[in-house]
Amino acid sequence: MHQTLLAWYRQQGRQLPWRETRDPYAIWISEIMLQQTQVKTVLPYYQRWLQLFPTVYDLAAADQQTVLKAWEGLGYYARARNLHKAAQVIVAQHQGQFPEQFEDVVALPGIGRTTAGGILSAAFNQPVPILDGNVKRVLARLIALRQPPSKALDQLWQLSTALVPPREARDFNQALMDLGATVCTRHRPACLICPWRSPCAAYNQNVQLEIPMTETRAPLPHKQIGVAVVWNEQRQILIDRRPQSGLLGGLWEFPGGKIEPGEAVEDCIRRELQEELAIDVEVGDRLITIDHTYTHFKVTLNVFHCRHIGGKPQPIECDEVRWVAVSDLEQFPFPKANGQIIEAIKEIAVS
DNA sequence: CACTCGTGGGG
DNA sequence: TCCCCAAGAGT
Repeated sequence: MHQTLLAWYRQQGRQLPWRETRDPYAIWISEIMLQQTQVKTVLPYYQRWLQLFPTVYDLAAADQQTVLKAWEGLGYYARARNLHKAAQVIVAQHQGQFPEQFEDVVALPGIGRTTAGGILSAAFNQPVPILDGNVKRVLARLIALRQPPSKALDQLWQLSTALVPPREARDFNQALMDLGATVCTRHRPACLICPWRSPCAAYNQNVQLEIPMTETRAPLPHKQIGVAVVWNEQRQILIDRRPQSGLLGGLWEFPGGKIEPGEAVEDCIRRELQEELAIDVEVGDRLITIDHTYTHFKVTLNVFHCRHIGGKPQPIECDEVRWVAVSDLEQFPFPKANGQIIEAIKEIAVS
């Protein structure tokens, strides 16, 4: 089993920048970026990150806003916050050396069982198993698993553990992920060129398209949001920094909130800015309307120009509030949906 | 342990 | 247009 896969990997495996190094720091960064994120998306972020933060010391010493700015657009921002925290732990508790004991690695924020296995096998060739989305699919098909992988995690972990070869774990784990990413794909798996076609139970029973089984999810709720681009007399705009925990934690945004049933957008904006920032505004023209989908809900951002009438902005439901010039907006990390607002503001500003 | 947490791409 | 999914972890 191993040798078949390893032989395939040596010929067909992907060449990826984090496979050119054995620096556990660089491999760690790649593993975190690759959580729930495709290789193509990660590549430019990975290169820029290592330019900005070449070592764990650079990362530990950076301020969080710089870290979040480097992560801007990648999503799941807790990954960046945890990466930053973990770097500080490695400097303070491990003398700047990435730990090599599994228990020490999984103890770092943002690193679970799969990521720990990925790092330790890739960086140190330790025979530890992994179980990411690719491996779940490959192994589920290998044994023709008749239930969703989430219901059989123990069994899949045992199988992954049993398969890792003692002396070639690095290549084997990478090969397993490549197989899932390029051959044993969700749609149109290329079974005819698969090195594991012969032992694959799903292929032999011709059920590879039905495995892994998926559980259905409820339809996403849709929220209407009122958003304010508040201008003051100096042609500055008001932005606020979201709390550390929760959605988009630590990122900046344009203030606003959920429109209550039957409420007009203008009323929502005036109410939210009073509740969250204790300021009075006059709501003007609509700037832009943005539809955006998050993992668990959809939003429509109804963005309106506003004029600041009175009250010094207070950080009541956020961590910080600032007035900033249009030209300075790009220095702050914003969520993707807010990026469209910034573009719209710039178009107004030049005209 | 079910839920939360982004974004881009494919069918 | 809409659903599903992609190198998961934290709570």
